[in-house]
Amino acid sequence: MVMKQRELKPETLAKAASMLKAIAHPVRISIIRFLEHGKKKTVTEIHTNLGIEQAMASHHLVILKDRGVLASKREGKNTWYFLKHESLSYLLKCISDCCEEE
Amino acid sequence: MVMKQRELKPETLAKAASMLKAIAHPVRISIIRFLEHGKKKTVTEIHTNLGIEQAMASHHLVILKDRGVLASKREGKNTWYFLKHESLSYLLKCISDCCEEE
DNA sequence: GTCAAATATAATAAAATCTGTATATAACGT
DNA sequence: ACGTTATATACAGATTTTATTATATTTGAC
Repeated sequence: MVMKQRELKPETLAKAASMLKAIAHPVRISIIRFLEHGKKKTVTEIHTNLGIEQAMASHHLVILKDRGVLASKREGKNTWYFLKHESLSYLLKCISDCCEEE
Repeated sequence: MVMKQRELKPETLAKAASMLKAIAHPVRISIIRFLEHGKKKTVTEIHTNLGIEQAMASHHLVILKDRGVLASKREGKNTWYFLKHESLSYLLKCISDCCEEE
């Protein structure tokens, strides 16, 4: 018995594309890697560590949050950002493996 | 002993981003899913099955091939396209899981 | 060579993204 | 209220994507 692949609904497809598009940027990949393994970081920690402007960091973080990649929690003056799905680590590993093998 | 995360070289980062960007499109995700499990399909099969114009299909296929997602092989009048890395199936599964759980 | 089928390319305009700079808002301590 | 720190937003020009349509190329059959 052959299993027919389950079709993705157009909305799921669009959501997946939009999420992938959010991830598909060098700086944002770096941000995600910086947050792997459940780490929570502030905007300042992120922009300092990755060597990008504060406004840039904030901007990219908003994109990642809007598309459902990150979540955040405000605490006083700080906003802590973290991965919403730890499985994204796996996704990045998969892509970098694909890249390296050529 | 804590393992420090290996940094990605800027070029690898750029390559990964560009590959992800290629994947991050509803039609192109559909194409990749259509080619999962080692299937090889012609442009006609792809554009017919997915219900898109021939030129569109060809266009998207070129993008996916240029960025290293697909490979192709010409045989007579037909060009057969197929996944270059079967592990991309896993990547798509990961993303759609992330999408559905909200 | 001519025709038809299969695929690829070109040209265009509209839409979305990116980067950098400037500015605004929020929260805290005094 | 004022100053400072942390974060978020707005704006604008440059670049990149996207969808559409039309056209070109390649290959095989005759």
